[in-house]
Amino acid sequence: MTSGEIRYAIAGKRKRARSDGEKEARRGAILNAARAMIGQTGFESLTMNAIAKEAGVSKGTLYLYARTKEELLLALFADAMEQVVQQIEAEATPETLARVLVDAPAQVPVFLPLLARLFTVIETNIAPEPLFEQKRRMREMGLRVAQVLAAQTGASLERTREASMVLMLSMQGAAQFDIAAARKPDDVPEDLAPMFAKETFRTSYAMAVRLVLDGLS
Amino acid sequence: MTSGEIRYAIAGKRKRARSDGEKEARRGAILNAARAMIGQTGFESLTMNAIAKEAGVSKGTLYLYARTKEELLLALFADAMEQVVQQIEAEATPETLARVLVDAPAQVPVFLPLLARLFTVIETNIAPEPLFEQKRRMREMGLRVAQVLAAQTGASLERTREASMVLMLSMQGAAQFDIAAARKPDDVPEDLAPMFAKETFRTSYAMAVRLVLDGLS
DNA sequence: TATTTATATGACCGCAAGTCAGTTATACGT
DNA sequence: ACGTATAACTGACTTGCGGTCATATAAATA
Repeated sequence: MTSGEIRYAIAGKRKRARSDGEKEARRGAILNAARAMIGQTGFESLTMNAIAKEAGVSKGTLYLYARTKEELLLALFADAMEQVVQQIEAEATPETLARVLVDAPAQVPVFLPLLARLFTVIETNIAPEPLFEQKRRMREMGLRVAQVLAAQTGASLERTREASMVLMLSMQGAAQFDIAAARKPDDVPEDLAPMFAKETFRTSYAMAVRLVLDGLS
Repeated sequence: MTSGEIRYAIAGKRKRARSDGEKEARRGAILNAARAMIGQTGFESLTMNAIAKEAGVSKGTLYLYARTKEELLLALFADAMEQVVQQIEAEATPETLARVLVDAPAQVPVFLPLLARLFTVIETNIAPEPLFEQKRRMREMGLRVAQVLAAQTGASLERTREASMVLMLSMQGAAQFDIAAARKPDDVPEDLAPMFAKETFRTSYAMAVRLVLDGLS
């Protein structure tokens, strides 16, 4: 999080991204800067000025790579979601299914904070085309998870698609709970301690996963 | 939504609220103004200036009745949640339980939009004491719903408390989906129409309710 | 009626997202 | 190698928000 330091590296000492590859590299550097900052200081303190500083770039440059702050966040979320699904596809077995479904979203950086804000914050300020693109991506991810569920439980794809949707729903809810728990004030009264407990996402989402998987078998 | 018009009414032609009753009346008027605006133009366009105008009061006055914008929204949410739970308590029978659980949150004005933003937006800017108060209220509501579930299904309170929590989780998720669907752009491609369908909350939450109630019987 | 109290006001402040005229690194033609 | 064209990059600026506070004054009190 050192300021002033150039965080991105285009091959050589070049200062401007002209080729597509260079542009992609810079875009990646900006996303990395934003990701790191969410991880360290959280979503609320994330500003475009701060991202620019961290990425070693001016604010205006950010707007060459994303039309709005939210579009930048959406790109971050899309990457994270792809990772989550890939992890589920790669690691699921009939025995580990329940655990993998809970672990994957919990482990991929920034996935939960962004998921929690996807519909109410991020999609608020996205142009129609990227919004549609995002919706299609979400739908496809849902289908891929349904296919994993079908493969590992033996249930019909028709039933696992519904299950996949309930999982998405629960994951959304659990992500919300997790955010609430993470914003822990200094002096929490004893009786409220459980509501600010760590691992809120895991414990609450695991309940939903169990319920859904039971319904499939 | 006419501007300039005085929307609140303290007995007589009095211009300042001095007694506790008058203060409560003014507070109610402010909340009513905010509620009406969310209903008409949505959450995003809600500003303190606009609320003040609608309520026929100056911006500074709003801050005599709520420390922050979010505290005002939280008060609105608390009222709505109380209504939802009361409706469930009042109307639930073994036969209607599933329907009532879905209808109540869907019918109470501003409940879903505020629920969807409760943890990620509203609680962001609330002082510790009102935050704790809110957490206790939520916990109590959860318990009351669990008691209704126990009474109407015959399941043990221990099991219905867990069920109540999964319902809260799912309701959160379904509220998110609902927000997403409500922000419908002008030209939705045909293949995406289902993702912007009306009644998104009802259909998705009903699935979760069925699953949970099945688990209880 | 004079005095006190505290409600109500709105110009003002700080801050964040987003813009754009101007600068200059890089590619390309000669 | 050099000049010219292109477009990546910059940061001062605009806009609009939440929130503050010195001031005005309605209403209770003496």
